[in-house]
Amino acid sequence: MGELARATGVTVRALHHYDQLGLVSPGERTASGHRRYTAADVRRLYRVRGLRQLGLSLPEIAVVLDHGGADPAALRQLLDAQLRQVRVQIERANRLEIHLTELVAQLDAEDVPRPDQFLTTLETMSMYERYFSQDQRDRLAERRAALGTEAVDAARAEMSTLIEEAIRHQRAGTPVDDPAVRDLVGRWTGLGALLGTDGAREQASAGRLWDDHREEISRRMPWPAEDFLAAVEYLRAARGAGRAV
Amino acid sequence: MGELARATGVTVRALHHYDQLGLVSPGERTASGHRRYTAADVRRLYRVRGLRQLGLSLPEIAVVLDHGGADPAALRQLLDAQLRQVRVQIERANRLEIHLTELVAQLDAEDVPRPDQFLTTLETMSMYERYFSQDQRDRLAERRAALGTEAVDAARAEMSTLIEEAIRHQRAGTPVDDPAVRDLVGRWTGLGALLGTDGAREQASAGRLWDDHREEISRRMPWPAEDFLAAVEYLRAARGAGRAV
DNA sequence: GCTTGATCCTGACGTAGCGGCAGGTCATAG
DNA sequence: CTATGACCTGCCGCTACGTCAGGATCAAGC
Repeated sequence: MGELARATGVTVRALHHYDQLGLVSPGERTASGHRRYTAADVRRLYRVRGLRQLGLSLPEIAVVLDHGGADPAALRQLLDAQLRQVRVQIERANRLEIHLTELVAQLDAEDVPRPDQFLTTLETMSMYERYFSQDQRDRLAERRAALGTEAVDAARAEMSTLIEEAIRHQRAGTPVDDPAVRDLVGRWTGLGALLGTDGAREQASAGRLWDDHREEISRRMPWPAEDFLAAVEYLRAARGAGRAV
Repeated sequence: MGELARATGVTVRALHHYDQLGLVSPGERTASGHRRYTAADVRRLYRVRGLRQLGLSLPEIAVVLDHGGADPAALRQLLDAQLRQVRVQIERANRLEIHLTELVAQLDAEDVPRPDQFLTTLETMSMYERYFSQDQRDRLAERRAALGTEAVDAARAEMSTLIEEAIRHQRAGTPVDDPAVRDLVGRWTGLGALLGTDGAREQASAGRLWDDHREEISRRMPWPAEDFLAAVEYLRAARGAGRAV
């Protein structure tokens, strides 16, 4: 038994497991109950090993070995499904790799490592991922990549000044249909168009995100939370007023 | 609570689980025992979500959240380890994808689909993978790819005629130091050199494989098993004799 | 105040593929 | 006859929850 285990690279415990499932059972037993594997059993065991390396589950393997010989189409279908699954897995793993690489780079780029800020970034990203689909996130990332780091940083800076102006106007009580505010809204939507958040679906997602989490988001901004919140509401109202006209 | 669950995309059951592990526990409870999550708890929950998406385990996340804030180096190390693990996973998945693709192609290429032969191929491959390391297999696959399909098929054909000649000589009792047999051995080692199996480690691996499984291998060949076995032993003896001289 | 439907609670079992251990039996060499 | 492997049959453990079961609580309408 240990002999078979060594020859096949399967542990004795796994052999017991396969026996229990009826996947590979010894053809006979000695009087004392010890398992005796026949040559056919050994072949079957090798097949199990081969199919396991394809990532199939033990029940799937059982089906292939017991009925697969008669049904090539089913076998092909199973392999196809497995292949699709592996490709999905590869895609996910690649995305994760990119994500991790970026995070490590960000961590290294910080002059004074602030793990807390890192965690806050993660927090925000995980919120953001709840509201934008994989597709949308892919497109947005592509867009940013196409623009390049400089352009994205510039857009970010523009967004900052824009927010600050909005805060001032909101505090001053400038009416939302004032030309200056109209101009602000124009620059705001322009930034959205640049970054690719101007689609109907992206707007809807961002709207839901804001509706559900306006306080949390505002609290994480480099401005006083209530100022930021009020400014964004002000801009949205102004955009709404602009549309209504 | 269901509210929190909906807002964060975490199930109620997961919240219970996190509470049980002490990963995210509600700051307080109502008199009746219902969980009340504070704003700090919610932030912590978002961080857990973010770290989970990096593929970290719950115990790892607990460490990061409880002590990671004070130790940026440990955090970096953890992310590095995770990144390495993901890369290994990507490599494995890619190899599996190639393997599956080849198998599906092979299945499709058969004029008469013979699932049984397919399983036998798998069997053989799983045996072969036990004796050649990942490194060796990669190098051999690279070598075959560099040679191209035609050259590999030609080598295979040459190997077939070589085996048949060896069978004839062995049956005829030609001595192993006969010039004709010397020539056979020369062509044999030449094929090995072509396919990249001429390294010391590859020879050793192949030797162990043959020693452990000569009967099984022989039985799978398109010649009578005992003829094939005898022919290979004959060639090995001839090679040994040639070396001794 | 009472009912009702939604929400919440605490256990407890199930998952995939074995790993590992405990306590006992069998086989073989000395 | 015994010492030492190799083998046997249970049974618990692992991840990160899903999925009941059975009961308590809550908010709202009557």
